[in-house]
Amino acid sequence: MAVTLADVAARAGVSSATVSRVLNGNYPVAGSTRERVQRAVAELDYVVNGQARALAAATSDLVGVLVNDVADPFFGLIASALQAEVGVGAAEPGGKLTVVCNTGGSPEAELTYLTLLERQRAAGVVLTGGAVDSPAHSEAVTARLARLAASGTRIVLCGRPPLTLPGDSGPLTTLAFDNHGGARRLTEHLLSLGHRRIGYVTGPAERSTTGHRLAGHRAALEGHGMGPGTEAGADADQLIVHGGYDRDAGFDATLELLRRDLGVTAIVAANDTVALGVCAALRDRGLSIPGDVSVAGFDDLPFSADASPALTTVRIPLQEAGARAGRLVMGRITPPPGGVATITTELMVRGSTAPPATGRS
Amino acid sequence: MAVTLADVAARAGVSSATVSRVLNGNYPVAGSTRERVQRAVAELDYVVNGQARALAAATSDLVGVLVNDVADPFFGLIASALQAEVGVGAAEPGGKLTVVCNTGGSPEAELTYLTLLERQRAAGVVLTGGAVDSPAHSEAVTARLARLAASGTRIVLCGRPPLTLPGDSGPLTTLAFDNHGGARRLTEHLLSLGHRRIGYVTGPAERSTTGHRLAGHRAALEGHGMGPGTEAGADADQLIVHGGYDRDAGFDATLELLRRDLGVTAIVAANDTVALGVCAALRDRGLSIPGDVSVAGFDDLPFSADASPALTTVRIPLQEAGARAGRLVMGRITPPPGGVATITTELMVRGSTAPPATGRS
DNA sequence: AGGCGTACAGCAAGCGCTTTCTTTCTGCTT
DNA sequence: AAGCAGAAAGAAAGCGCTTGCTGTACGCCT
Repeated sequence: MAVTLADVAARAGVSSATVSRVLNGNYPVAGSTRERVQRAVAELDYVVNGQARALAAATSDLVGVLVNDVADPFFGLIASALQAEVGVGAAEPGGKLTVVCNTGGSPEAELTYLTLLERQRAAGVVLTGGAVDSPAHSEAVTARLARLAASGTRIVLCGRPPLTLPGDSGPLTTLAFDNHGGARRLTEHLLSLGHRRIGYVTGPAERSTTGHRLAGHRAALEGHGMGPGTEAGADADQLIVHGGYDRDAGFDATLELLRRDLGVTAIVAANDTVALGVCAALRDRGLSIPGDVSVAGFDDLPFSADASPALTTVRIPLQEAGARAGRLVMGRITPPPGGVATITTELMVRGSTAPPATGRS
Repeated sequence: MAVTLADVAARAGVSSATVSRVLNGNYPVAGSTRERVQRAVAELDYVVNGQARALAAATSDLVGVLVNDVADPFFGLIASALQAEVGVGAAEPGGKLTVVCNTGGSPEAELTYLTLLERQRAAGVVLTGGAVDSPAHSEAVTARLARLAASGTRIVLCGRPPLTLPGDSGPLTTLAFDNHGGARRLTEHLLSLGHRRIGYVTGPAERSTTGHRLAGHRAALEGHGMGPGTEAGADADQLIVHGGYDRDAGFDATLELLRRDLGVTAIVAANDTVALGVCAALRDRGLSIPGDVSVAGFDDLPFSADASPALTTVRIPLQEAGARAGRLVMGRITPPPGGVATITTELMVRGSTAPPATGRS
């Protein structure tokens, strides 16, 4: 049915081995022969069978990238930049297809996709987004990754905590986001504006990023003598509401926070999407931003700068990270010393944060 | 290196044919044998080699989806819903991997990816987003699709104009978005509010959706006696600024529109992302929304409802469309009669549109 | 002029699986 | 008791490609 190498060979009057060599260009072929073969290829519209090639050459044209949610620009930005690197001139030798695997944050889906990618003998796998903080799951993932790595699949963690494979030398190649530092600077910014009652809406409890950002927030508070042990931090836990990484979680959590009536003058959201929900809830309750309550997010997604008011947030250079992950997984650049590189974050102060109306300092 | 069928067979004391049959479950195997094989599979952590299987069985575990920009939630939503269908219990037989191909709107990239997918003998291909309106490109795409279709690849167009393959029976399976009707109703809404000077920021000139939406807009104007031939529509073309599908295009186009000083009381944006830029530009010039100028978008992306003011827009049920495209490409549902189904759009009136301050009616 | 290195091109052996065809056995029928 | 259907398992032929090895010319050396 489809045109095969043999068809091309017959047409060009050579053996299929020669055609293969012309196509792959890694073996001397006489100019005239090469030309004849190329003409035959063009005339027959020959397209190589990727699976047969992969089987014979023990290679793969697939790179997998695991994301929690493709519809979320956070992952979209990473994936898009990554693909631009991985698929560079995808027609050229070396250009790979990107398999985007939407785990929906589910550990089972994550494992399933890793198996599927192993089945396809993927050339590389990039894991993005915070890991699920569960020893059992972490162990299962590690086991899968170890097998993948053993079979030559390149593995890159992007925005995940470093991971060390058993019996391996050093941790996996990792691009770690500085969630802790970013969150700390963000809360310090609010403190320096004069806020003392700062609400915090967390991400999903089980994700590692949630913990890291919250820890940064707490570190800032402690730096100002507002740690859990102090008088000022007596009801610190009350100021924290657990949520998730979507807009509705932010909305609900904010209503809950307001219900607690703690006199918050600022709310830090786990990320920009959550901040969207926080703002919606505040407006729903007739509160102005930043007049009544300041709001801050995390990630600096594209829509955040254009929000009204523009959202104060912490910028993660997602596109750079994605591009770098792409280059790493393709082996085009060497991993950072020690395997782990930290992607720095930057505080973006915008209109959604201002000094509190009534200085409680 | 990797565990093969033969290894499993040896361990279970059967032939590799039997192991294959146990794995695929499409042939009678005695219970005891089956059990023995399954134990061997588990003990050896056997994972089938997808390429070998694909080669032998002439099948594929890949479904490609072409998008203009993964980072754009418009495509993200489609892709995510699609993948949920396609990969259902991806471990189960029939579950496919989704290859997301980011064309960046480039016709060349589109063709390249189609070739790559053909090379991988993809089981299905979904093309999303407006097509590039160019006879040459359209012809090239059609040729590629014809070959894919001939080799058994299922093809689905989602949000693209229908396409008929040469010498084929009827058009390709298509989910067409009602861009025209949506745009018409949107502009009618503005007209009914009393707006008469309505600016329009288009999408990229070469995309089919751009034309369809603009045509809907014009149809509404004509319905109100404001067609290009009429007095009221004398400078209709001046009110239209050509842009693109990103935020910056909306920003720049709006500045251009304001520079023309046509007294616009409302601006329709090609989509919600563009509307973001439109709003930013208006604010930049000290204009309030909707006090000074009403703004409307298209698509109803998640952030639009939470914008301030909430954006009036036209909702496209992207997730439904994506899910349906997924089911179609998997052959789980039968194509609509005639091959083409229209996805209806819905006007979402929100806070960003209001009657003009000074009725010019 | 004989021999040898070199540059091409072909042969053929797989890569790891699926699947057709065949064989082997068991259990029935007549 | 002979024969046969049917179930279960094996043998082996590919799927379309890559690649190590083996030819076969040619041009060059001494």
